[in-house]
Parts: sequence; C-alpha cells; structure tokens
Amino acid sequence: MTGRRQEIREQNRLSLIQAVLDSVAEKGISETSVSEIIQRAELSRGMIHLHFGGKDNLVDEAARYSSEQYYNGIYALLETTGQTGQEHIEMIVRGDLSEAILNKKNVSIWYAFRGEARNRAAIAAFSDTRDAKLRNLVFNAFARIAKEAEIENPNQVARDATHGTLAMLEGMWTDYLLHPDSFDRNEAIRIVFRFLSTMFPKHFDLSGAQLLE
Amino acid sequence: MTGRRQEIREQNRLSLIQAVLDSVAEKGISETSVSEIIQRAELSRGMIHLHFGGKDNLVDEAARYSSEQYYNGIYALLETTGQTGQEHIEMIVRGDLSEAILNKKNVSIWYAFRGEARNRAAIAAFSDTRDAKLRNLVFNAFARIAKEAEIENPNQVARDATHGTLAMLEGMWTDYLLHPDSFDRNEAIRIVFRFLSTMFPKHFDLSGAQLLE
DNA sequence: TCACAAAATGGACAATCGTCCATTTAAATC
DNA sequence: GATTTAAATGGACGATTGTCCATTTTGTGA
Repeated sequence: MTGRRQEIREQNRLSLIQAVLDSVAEKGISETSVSEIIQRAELSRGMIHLHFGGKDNLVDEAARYSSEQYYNGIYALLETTGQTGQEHIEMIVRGDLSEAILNKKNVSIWYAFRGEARNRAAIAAFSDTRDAKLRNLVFNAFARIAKEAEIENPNQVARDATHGTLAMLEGMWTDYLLHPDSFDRNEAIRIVFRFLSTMFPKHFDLSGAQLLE
Repeated sequence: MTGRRQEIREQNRLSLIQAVLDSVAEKGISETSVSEIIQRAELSRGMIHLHFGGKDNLVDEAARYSSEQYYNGIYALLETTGQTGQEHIEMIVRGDLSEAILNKKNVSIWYAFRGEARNRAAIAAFSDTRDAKLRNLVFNAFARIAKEAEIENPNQVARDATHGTLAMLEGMWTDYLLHPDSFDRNEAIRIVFRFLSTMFPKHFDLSGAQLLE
C-alpha cells in the first residue's frame, strides 16, 4: 500500500507542476518565478529544490507533462473509433481541433514553451517527441489510405498528406492563439477536410467535418 | 540636412533594436536583459531609458520593427512580378518559404515574440497587424482567382483558400523552427502547391513550386 | 574659439531573482 | 505513547534585475 506520506508527497509534486502550467498560461514564462509558483501551489519555497533540484528542472518537467497530456488525449480518442486509416485521420483532426484539446490554456502553454524551445534543450526534446509520435500516427493512417487508393507513388503521397495535414493543423492552432474569441472551429475543420477530400476524394468528404461533441 | 548629431542618435536607437533582436534570436526573451542588450549594442546602460523610456518599450519596438521587416519583404517581392491573382499567390508562397525570409534568426525571433504575445498587448498588436496585412493580400488574390474560376460561392472559396494557405505556411514555419537542418524547402513548397492546384486546377500546377533564387 | 545644449555615460539603488539549509512538523514504526 | 526519520518550512544569502540621475562628453551655433 502507498502510505499516506508518499501520497502527500506525490500530490505536492504534481501541485508544483500544475502551478507552473497555470502560471505559464496566465502570465507567460518570463513571469513564472519561484515566488509565483509556490504561491499558486500553496507550498513553501524550499519544495522546488526538494522535489526537482531547481526551478529549471521543474519547468522542464512541466513541459514534459504537458506534451504527454496532449498525446494521451489524442491516443485515447483513437481507441474509441474504428481502425481504418480514414477513421484515424478524422478522429485526429477532430480531436486536435476540439475544445478539450484546443483551448486557451493549452494554446498559451504550448506556444510559450515553443518560444523557449530553441534555447532549452529539454523542452525542445519533449516538443519533438510529441510531434514525432503524432506524425507517426498520421503517416501510418495515410499510408494505408494511399495504398488502398491505388495511386502511383503512394509513399510520397502519404508523406505529403501527412506533412500538409499537420502543417494545416498547426496553422489552425496559431489562428486560435491569435484570435481565440473569433476563431471558428467549424470553419477550421471544414478547411482541413476540404484539403483531405481533394487529396483522397474516395476516402474523405465534407460530411466528416463535424465537431467532436 | 540631418546633422551628424541626430544621425548618430538614430543609429544608436537602431543599434538597441538590433541588439534586442540578436539577443532574442540567440538566447530567447527571458535571457534578454538590459545588461545583455547594452553589451551587444556597445552602448551605455542609460541609453535604453533615454531612447525608449524603459526596457519593455524597447522590446515592443523591436517586435514592431521585426513585423514590419517581414511585411516589407513580401510587399517588395510583389512589385517584382505581374498583377494577376495567381502571380501574387505564387510570389507570396515562394517568398514566405525563401531563405531570405524563412531563416533561423527570423524564425527564432518570431516564435519567441509569439510566445509572449498573449501576455503583452503591444506585441500581440504588431503580430496581428502583420497577419491582417498579409491575409488581406492573399484574400484579394484568391478573390480574383475565384471570380475567374466561375465557381459557385466564390467568396467562401476565396476565404477558405486564404485560411488554408496561410495555415499551411504557418505550419511550415513551425516545421522549420523545430528542425531547421532537416527542413526540406522544396518539399514544403511542393505541398503548398499541391493544395493550391487541387483547389484551383486551372490556375496552379506544380510547375510553380520552385524556390526563389 | 568659446559657450551652450543635446546626447551619452556608468554607477547607485531598491526590488526581485533562484538557491540552499537549519529548523520544525508530522507520518510511520516500535 | 515514545522514538525515529522523511517531508516540509521559511528565511538568509549573493547575484542579478531594471530604473534613474548626477556627471561627463561632444556636436552645434554664436
């Protein structure tokens, strides 16, 4: 059994991570100080050093946690649907643009970390890992679709489709970042599906362009 | 005549802005301190307060300058080509993905500022202005194309094409940010043109997918 | 060449940063 | 209930932050 002692310890550890993410979302990385963090977590100053050895390690850990949460969210969605390539793609697109994943807090956090990624190796690594995992899921799905479509050069087409789809989703996130209140989720999904249906007319049409409930 | 005095003054002002941009590109916003800036500009500590009233104003001004540089670069390219819709779109896409505009320094700066945009009104405003100006150029070009194409609902199609194209370009920038050394400029352009040619087959084909020399 | 003023300097300053550890608290064990 | 010890506390610490101004420098016009 996990003793009450260890339980509290882990809960405090998590509180610190959540406090970092809240602060980054609300005030940005440059205003996320040790004082800010421990005030939000309602813990004492020494806890950061105790649990993580220093502030930088804590921030890195928060970035890792956040990346993992995103991927887990997408992956969980895939287990609620069928296993065909188009079902996977549809679910990834709709999930990536859903309120549960694409929301003000997540977007703030994600872009704040991205802005620092180039100068912080650990953050870049988590960002890359998330990206590579997602890319892999999407490519595998498109590879199956391209094979079925009996086109020439299916591998290259799958590659381009993966690249194009992810680039477009990325762009939609940026739109949301810049104009969260005027962002039109339906329009965003429709445009991605317009792209999908022109590339694979037999596999996609605009009827798939629905918001995730 | 502009006296030598005023000339030096303006040069120093510009040195400070350039120093901020260099520092942001190399070290990130959070490591861009007053000490760092004046060391790069080889000027004295008081100059920031003298010219800009404070560090925050200087950083805002650097963000404004950077946004303006981007837009001016694109706009200058448009004056070297024809005035048809497809010529404009081709030039914008090729310019946006050219080495002169999409390079390590610019990308670092752009994403660093973006990461702070949500928490700094001034930076968000410049980011928005650049975005709106570009969006306007692209929409006008697509509107002309959609009109010629004699399709139904040309306005909506032009809107979607604008949204999709800009989202894709945005995504390509992110790719470059994350993997500047393995980024394939040719592939990026090809994918955008694949999108364009499926939307407007009479106006675009893959022959336009060439790097800007 | 001299007097004036605009521009630039660089250090003083309080505030805040992150780190670290002597001390206190409280869960676990006897 | 007493003892042990892991966990948590919170303040001291030096380093660094951005601001500001008394002083010095230097171009300009008399």
